[in-house]
Amino acid sequence: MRVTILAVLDRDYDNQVCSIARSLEVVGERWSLLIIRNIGLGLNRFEPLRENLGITRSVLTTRLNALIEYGILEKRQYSEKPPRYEYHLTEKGRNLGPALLQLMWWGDRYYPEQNGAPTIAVHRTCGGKLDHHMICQQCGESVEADRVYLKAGPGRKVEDLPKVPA
Amino acid sequence: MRVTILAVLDRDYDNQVCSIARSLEVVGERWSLLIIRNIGLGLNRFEPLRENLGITRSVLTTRLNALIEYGILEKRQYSEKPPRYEYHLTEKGRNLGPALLQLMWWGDRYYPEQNGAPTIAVHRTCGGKLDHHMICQQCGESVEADRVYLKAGPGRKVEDLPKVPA
DNA sequence: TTCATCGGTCGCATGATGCGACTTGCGCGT
DNA sequence: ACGCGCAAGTCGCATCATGCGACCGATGAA
Repeated sequence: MRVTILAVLDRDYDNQVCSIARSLEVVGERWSLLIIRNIGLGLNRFEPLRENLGITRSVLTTRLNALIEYGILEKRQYSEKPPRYEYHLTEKGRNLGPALLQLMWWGDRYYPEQNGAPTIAVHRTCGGKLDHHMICQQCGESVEADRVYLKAGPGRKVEDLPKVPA
Repeated sequence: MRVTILAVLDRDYDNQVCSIARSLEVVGERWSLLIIRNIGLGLNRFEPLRENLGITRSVLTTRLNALIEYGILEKRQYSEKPPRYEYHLTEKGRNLGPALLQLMWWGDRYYPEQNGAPTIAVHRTCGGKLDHHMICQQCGESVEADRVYLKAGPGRKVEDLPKVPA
């Protein structure tokens, strides 16, 4: 998996016979997973993303373009006259949800927040919360990756989330 | 969560109210997750790790020490006279298993290997394979994080794994 | 005695990131 | 018409992490 465009990465993950290596080649860059999570949470525009992450504009631009290149994000124009764009997760991007959730749960366990989990996982079809086994606490279903979405939990301030999840 | 020792990271993940950010602060460095995975697979010594990853010695040293500092790895001396060491996962490290698995499955899905999955997840107590919901295909149990271990699957060559998993 | 191995350290070059200024296109208030 | 401000970038420079490759110290084998 060598990506020629943008001349990014090219980590020697390449010679690794390992799906984790291949995944990290795509989303292992600093900021990538956080960008994906924030976009999943509804922070779909450039300036809010930049502000929330404290990332520089140039790096954010680079990361967004790379993620679009990889098919994880898509760019949508929401305004013609002043050309303005939004970024959204593709299905491939949404399917990173479970990986993000596991990382989150690990963080919650070893580096807990005082106010409770800042982000929670919700079953898209019935709205129930998911446990660590991806089982919906409401309908009991074992939830597929693309039926999960992330939502602000008790540990999060509302102003971080100007928009509802896509 | 600011780590003073080793003067590593200090990413501005700090001001993030987010468990994913806190997790990535600890394991988000380049190489970290791959090192953890390889050690979980039984590559416990310096030289095999270095060779398998194609990482430089200095960076490997830095990463290993950081991961020990974080309580994810522990260093064990297995030889006195020429002082030689092995690295092993702590419980905290083993609990990253589910996150690694989700990343792996995502990679398998979008960047598949021709020979099948190179690493598979096994239920430590009964030896059954796990599916994507962390449910053991053999005993049907919904498996806890620290009851999972990783194993070489069909897509992996044997010589990558000189030792059996801990 | 010399060689090889393991587990490192060190110095230099390169590439990614952070910092902050500048830009372009447009709407808005006066 | 003028200037202000915002969104979404671009650009240049400084710093820091990483890659590359040489070297080292302890030991055991030939």
